[in-house]
Amino acid sequence: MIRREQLYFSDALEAWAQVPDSQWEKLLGLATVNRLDENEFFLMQGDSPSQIALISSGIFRIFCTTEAGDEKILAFRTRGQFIAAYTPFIENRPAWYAIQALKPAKVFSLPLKEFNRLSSGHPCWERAAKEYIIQLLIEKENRERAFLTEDATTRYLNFKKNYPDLDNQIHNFHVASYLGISPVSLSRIRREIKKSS
Amino acid sequence: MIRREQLYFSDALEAWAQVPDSQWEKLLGLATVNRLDENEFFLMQGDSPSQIALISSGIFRIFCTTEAGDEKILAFRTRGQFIAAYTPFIENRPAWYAIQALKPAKVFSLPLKEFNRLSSGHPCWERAAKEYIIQLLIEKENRERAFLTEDATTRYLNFKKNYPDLDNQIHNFHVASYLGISPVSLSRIRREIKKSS
DNA sequence: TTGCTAAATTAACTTGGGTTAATTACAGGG
DNA sequence: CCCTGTAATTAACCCAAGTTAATTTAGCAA
Repeated sequence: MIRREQLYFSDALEAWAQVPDSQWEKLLGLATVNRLDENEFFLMQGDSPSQIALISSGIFRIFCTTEAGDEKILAFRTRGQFIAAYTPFIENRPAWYAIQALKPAKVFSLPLKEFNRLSSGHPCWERAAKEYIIQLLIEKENRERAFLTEDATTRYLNFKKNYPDLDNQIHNFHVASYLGISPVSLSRIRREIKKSS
Repeated sequence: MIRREQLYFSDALEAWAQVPDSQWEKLLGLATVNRLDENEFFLMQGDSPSQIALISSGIFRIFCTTEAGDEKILAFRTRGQFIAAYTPFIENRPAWYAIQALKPAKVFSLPLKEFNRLSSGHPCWERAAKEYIIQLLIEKENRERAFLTEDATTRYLNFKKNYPDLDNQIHNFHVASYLGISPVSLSRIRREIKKSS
């Protein structure tokens, strides 16, 4: 049985704190603990998404694959964040991206059907679920702005500033993929930065 | 006074159709009709967003400006769609993008404060408001995927396919900006397409 | 019809970032 | 401590797209 206290490890979950005990009980009864090995997939491209999970430990990447077979990372997810193919679930489509653990991970999983029903159940969940979607939207808007208005060097510097811990824990070629450039190009950028400092 | 029937001009508003008359009355009392000239701004970059509007006619562009002063179009909006700086409003920040009419327009405006209160008022609004946010998210996800996995030619062809009417009504340099390329480059792409067909 | 203005096209040149391939650095296993 | 495999770096080359600038096209007003 998952205890409520296990979930309180992130500021990002502030909104969930207002949920009364009775509602938590109901939710946690539906949740399960999952452990994933390094490189194990939480969701494969093409699968029908069924679960949403809260990350307790580990690092995940969300990525899609081009016609040519190259993998492009859309986002990283870590402790306190959720992983799910939310919009494919809403649109009732197979996921066009995959979610994979880059480090051994522990997550709390819940069926997306239940997550989606939250809003229509007790009103306390409404704010939390809406907050989750808005955060996704803000993340994507930021990324759009970055791609349109910043060069690769600026995007890399901002990535390091915004995710200083991630930068040390994952491969450079994953960072490059996230930034939309090749590993070779990232290496050149890193050299230039080192040179000018 | 705005009549409810005036608003039924888009499939996108399906979700709103389930709202009972009494709630509509309340909402429409807060809404106003606005007319904008060509090139008039609905919202300027740096302003605090206060209004959300449903477009009855006209075409809008949402765009931001780079350090170098270049304008980059994030989205177009037309009949049946909403215009607002929703996430800046939620985060209580000035808008980092502008919204401008490219054609003379008529819109129904509502204070964002009211729009945001909808969810916490009568539950019927919940679904509609959430639907709005999810649509924004899906749009941005699509755009991210397109930028990462498609070349400029593919993005242009998809744009023409998805927005055949828009392509004819707006300048090519606006399309280029939306696609993240220069007008010169778009012109080259158009020539290649013509040649090979 | 003639200008006038702005947009679109085209050509010439430049460049950021991709690709390939060789080299170096590094970490884990025997 | 050395292998071995993988990641990162570096160099050489290439190309898609940017930039600048000249030319053509299109729309509009007088």
